[in-house]
Amino acid sequence: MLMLCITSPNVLWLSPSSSYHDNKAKPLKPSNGCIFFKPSIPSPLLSSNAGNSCVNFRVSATSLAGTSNREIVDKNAKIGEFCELGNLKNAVEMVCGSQRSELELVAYCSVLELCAGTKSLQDGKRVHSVICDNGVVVDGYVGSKLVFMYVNCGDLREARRVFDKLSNGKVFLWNLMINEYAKIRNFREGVYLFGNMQELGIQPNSYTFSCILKCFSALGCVKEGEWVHGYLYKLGFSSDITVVNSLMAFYFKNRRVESARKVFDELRDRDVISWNSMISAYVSNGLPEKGVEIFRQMVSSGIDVDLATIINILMACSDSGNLALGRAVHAYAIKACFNGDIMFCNNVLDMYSKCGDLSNAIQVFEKMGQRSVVSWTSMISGYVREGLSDEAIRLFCEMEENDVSPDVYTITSILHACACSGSLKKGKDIHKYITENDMDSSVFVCNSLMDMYAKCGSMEDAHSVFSRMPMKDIVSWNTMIGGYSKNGLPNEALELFSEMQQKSKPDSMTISSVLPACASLAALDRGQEIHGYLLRNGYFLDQYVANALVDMYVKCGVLVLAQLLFDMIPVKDLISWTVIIAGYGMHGFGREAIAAFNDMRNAGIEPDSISFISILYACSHSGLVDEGWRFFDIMRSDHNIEPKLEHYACMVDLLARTGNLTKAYKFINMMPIEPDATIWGSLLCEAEKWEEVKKLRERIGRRGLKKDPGCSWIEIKGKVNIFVAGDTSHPEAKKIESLLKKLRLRMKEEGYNPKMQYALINADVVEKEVALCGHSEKLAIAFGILNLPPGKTIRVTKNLRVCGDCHEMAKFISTTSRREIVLRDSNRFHHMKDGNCSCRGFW
DNA sequence: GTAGGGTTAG
Repeated sequence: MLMLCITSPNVLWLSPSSSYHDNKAKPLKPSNGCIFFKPSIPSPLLSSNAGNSCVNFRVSATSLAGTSNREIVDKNAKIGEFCELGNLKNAVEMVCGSQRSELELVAYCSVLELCAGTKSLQDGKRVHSVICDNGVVVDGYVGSKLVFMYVNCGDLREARRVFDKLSNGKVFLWNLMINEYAKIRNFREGVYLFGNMQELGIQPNSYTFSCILKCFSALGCVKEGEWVHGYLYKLGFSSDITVVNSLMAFYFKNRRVESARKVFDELRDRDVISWNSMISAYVSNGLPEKGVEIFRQMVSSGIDVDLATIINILMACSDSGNLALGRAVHAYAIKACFNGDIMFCNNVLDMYSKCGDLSNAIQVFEKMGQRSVVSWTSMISGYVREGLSDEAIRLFCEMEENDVSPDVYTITSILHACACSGSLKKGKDIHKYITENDMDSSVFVCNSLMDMYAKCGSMEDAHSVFSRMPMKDIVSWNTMIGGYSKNGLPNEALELFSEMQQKSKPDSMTISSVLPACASLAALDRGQEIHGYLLRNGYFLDQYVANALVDMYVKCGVLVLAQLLFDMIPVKDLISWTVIIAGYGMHGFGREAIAAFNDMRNAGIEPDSISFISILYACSHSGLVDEGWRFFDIMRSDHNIEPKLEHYACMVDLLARTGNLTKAYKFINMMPIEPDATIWGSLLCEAEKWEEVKKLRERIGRRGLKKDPGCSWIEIKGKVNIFVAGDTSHPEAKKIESLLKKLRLRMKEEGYNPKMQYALINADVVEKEVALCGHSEKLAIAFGILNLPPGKTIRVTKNLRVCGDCHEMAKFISTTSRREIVLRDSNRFHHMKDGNCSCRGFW
């Protein structure tokens, strides 16, 4: 018979999800909210109290019948000795080979502790089963050790099973469990356990606060975290440094930098972790300069910096491009002997590469004793950032040769390199690698793959990745929509945008990706719909969206609205200005374009190569020869921008339009770069001096031009109707043809002769007239007349430049049908009204 | 016996 000294009241804690083995017990709930447990049958074993286990041992060791006390002491002492020496095997064997009556609780506990220390799950399980077989009650001391063993050996499920059966109020075990759930990122379970603790009235300690703040932080539960903040202050933990450090971490991880700062300022005795946390708070929230400020304060306060400080401050240098400080920190860290640490080296390497000092990055990389996948990835990203994609790809191959396996980050970096250099073949190799290594389940990887395919111009491949993705995020949709827009597939972009709206909420990035599709189709109705959507969602404040919106209205022919919206952009950047300058140019307002260009410079914005294309283009479309030359000259002299093919093309355009064909030809021949088809095209298509053109054609000889088939489209009630030159398959083809014939007849009656030179070469007069009638822009205009209500503006877009005959006919139609016609061709806008066109012949 | 800050990316 066991005699037990019961030193605590016959009351036990009931753990929350417990199905206690004595189901005869009834829980009682007192006013303080704690559940007490009172067993209906007093059992000595059941009521053994964890806190008094030493008493139990003494009693049991002296009261066992029929066994020599000395022998028992020896066995238990022997097990203790084995454990002290770390001889787990012998200790376990002895436990397993002993009689129930021979073992004291302390013996089980020592072995369990050793199992935990050596992470020997199998042995731990053996001891657990001996404990059960011997009928030892798993509670109190033994229970704690069992849970601890299972947690340490990584068997959380079994740990929880034991934990749930315990009747313990030990805060230590609760902390252990909550933290373990946090480690496996099951934060909800951690929060659940914390809730149970609260219900049971178990008072948290500093560890509990650290653990629960970690859970709330990861779950983004700001309010709950703030509640914990109040609670821990109430319990007097406001000067507990580990708790306050955890609180700071909670705040800055949830982007509450100012709250973190407040806590930091209130903390009197800060340790190195508090300082590091504050630096990290600023760096991770996009305020690296403030991080540097804290670092300076830290150094002047005489606090010893550690490796984490160095790493934090290196990140601050990377983010703020502070190379000077980065170098100084590097030098200091070498003296302080941190340079043997791989994480330090990776950070230094990353700092140099992000600060644009690639040669120092390479030096660090080459001198590193040990390189991890992070080192390689960092170096590869460094090359990509500097535009050295081939070097990046070379390094990637070298990495593989060194048997370092790329991870998800390496893959995204190298795909970015392929995207930047348009290396479709290498990109496909990487795709193969991804598939073979089961990395295609990562959304990041798939998004990078789609981006690579989109940038390499293969939207079919991008779509094939997209369609197979089990989970798509907003970036996946945006990448595809943007890819279609940029690859000249605006219809596909709009279609996918519609599909997306049913499945996911578009963000500002989506909007700035889809607006160019509307712009390129001149799909005003769709564009306006999207305008409404972005206003409702407050996306106009996004610079990209605002710029894209202005561009959309410019390209849909509504310059007035574009101008109005442009004025509403609070901070206009280079893109905003370039868009409006090009807009004025397209619509034939050369003087306004020049004024905008000057305004931009007065606003302190430095023009770039693209904004010069816009202004030269504007000059050429308004016939402003002198101004054009002036801009062409200052581009080089004042702004140090070397003219590219596009700038030359604008100048050739300008000269040709204003009749200076010979000058244009001479200009082309003096170009320091090889002229391409667009340059010759500018010369040939614009000048109506056909004899000269014929001569030029002969002189140019084989440097011929390719011509895309002409097509025009018109949007009616949100649907884009496309017409191809000479196409008679349209359902309304007959109606269109008869309308055009009638119009042609009236034009002839009024003394107008069709411009035969625009028709196909080598055709006779009648054929030429028929061919002219079939031009796509005429078909689209006629379709507009037939389908739009009277008086409504007809907006037609053409992929090539408008033909002269169509231009004349459109002007004629604007009078006879009393409608405004806005015709956008590949080059500019023609606003036709009452027989006149805004282009005034410059097109 | 448990806890607090740190690298690469679309």
